[in-house]
Amino acid sequence: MEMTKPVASFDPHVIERPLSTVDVVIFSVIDERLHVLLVLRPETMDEPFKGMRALPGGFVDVQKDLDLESCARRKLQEKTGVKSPYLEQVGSWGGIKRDPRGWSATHVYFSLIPAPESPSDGTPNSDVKWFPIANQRVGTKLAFDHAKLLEAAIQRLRNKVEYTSLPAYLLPEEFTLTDLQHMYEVVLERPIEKSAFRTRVFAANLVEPIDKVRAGANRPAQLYRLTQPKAIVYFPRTFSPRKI
Amino acid sequence: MEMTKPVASFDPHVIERPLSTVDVVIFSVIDERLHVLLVLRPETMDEPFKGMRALPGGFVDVQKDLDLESCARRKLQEKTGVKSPYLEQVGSWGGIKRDPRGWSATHVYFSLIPAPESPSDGTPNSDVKWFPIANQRVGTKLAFDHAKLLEAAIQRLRNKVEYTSLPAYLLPEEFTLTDLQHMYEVVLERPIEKSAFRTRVFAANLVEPIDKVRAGANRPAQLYRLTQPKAIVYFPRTFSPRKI
DNA sequence: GTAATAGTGTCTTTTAGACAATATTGG
DNA sequence: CCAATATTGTCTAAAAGACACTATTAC
Repeated sequence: MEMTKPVASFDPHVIERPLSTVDVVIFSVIDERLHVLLVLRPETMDEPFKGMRALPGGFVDVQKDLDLESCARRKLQEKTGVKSPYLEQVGSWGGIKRDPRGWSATHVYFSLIPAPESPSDGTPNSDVKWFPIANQRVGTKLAFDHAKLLEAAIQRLRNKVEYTSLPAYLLPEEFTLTDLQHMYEVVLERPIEKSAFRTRVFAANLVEPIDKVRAGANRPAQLYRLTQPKAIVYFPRTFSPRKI
Repeated sequence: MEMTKPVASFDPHVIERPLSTVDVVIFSVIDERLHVLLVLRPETMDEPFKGMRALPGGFVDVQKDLDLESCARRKLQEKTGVKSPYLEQVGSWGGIKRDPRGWSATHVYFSLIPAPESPSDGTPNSDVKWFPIANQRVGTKLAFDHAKLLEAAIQRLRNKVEYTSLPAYLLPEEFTLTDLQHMYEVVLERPIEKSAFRTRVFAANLVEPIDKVRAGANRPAQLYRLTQPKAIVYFPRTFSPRKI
């Protein structure tokens, strides 16, 4: 009865188990635009959505993965090499119709990472590739219900950026206030008032100045780092009270 | 190989599937206190955590449940009889250690319902029972990792109550503004200033007066209902900017 | 009348929005 | 000096906090 898999041997009413997957929406800001990392579905015969673009992800491996988050971290590391990015769960989606192979549930995470060194990671048709996001969507058709999952992740990101310090995770450790403001503007797709932005950032004690400046053909900019790199900061108001 | 369950027959690499469950955190405000509905784990031999209290939930039924949310609604209806409550996903938790029967993932929802007619639903030792919440916890030990799940749901509720109209779903369709304010105060465990509260509620066009008042040994109170019962309203600020 | 709760008004404080003014570098 | 960007300041407006005041009913 159980050879390699004692799957259903514990429960008396041997119930059928849904498929369990994890998908990761990896965001980065490249060239003034929000981008998401997509992979190619394998061309193998028995794989659904052959050759289409999809979110990085796959089945939970009950041998390798201690829990869902480490499963997400594993997939993220495999695709980007980034060691400790910002990672947050968006939610889970499950149902009979989302995967032709049967009832499946996916656990969706989103991650923010600084812009990668090589803009498009080498060859344009490689396995993983950055795609720009234009009004809540990406320019390619996605496998499964991944368009819906992506949209939910974008929504979550936009909402949360209004009142948190999340965009700081889109930057390297050291950044100027203008850099930071720029991340907010790119994600929110709207300009933010400089003076109010700075007041707010300082009031929240979000950043602390370091002993460096960034030079240019102008007045050098003070460099900052996060006061508490691990803790995400919540602002008491959104950036645009009037519009909500 | 597959008798009643063609579980692993689709995937070529016959991977072991985690258990998939749904748990629902059902909140209501009873006697000025936030309560959560808990059930008794069955006393059957092969069930873990026999006779302990737990969140209502159980395995996803791939025959009955079209998707995760309808699975949650089914479990909610079974325990409360409430037809269309407020229901929102909190997140999912999965790992090797949370269920003695093996790698499992649970999808957690939380729900808000008006106070039930009978305060404790009949006999005090019945299958389902309301438990008061005192500082982020309930007074009983819970099965599995349900204490953690409950805490996350409470946290989510409290956070969201700061800037949304969620507490309206803890009331019947018709309510006074004092009723509504009271729901906020109970969930947040802190008094709210009456004048500011009213200004805010009206500014958001959250409620509309109906042609009824509630009489008492005092000036009668205007009754209201939600302007858009389906849509949850986001306030531009939290209730207590200074404290965050 | 009194008790009790409903509802309004007034003043202060905080912080965003708008926008101007000043600061500091490279060339 | 000028161009370019960094940084600060000033004024206004919106909305919450605090608290007092008025309103309307049952008794």
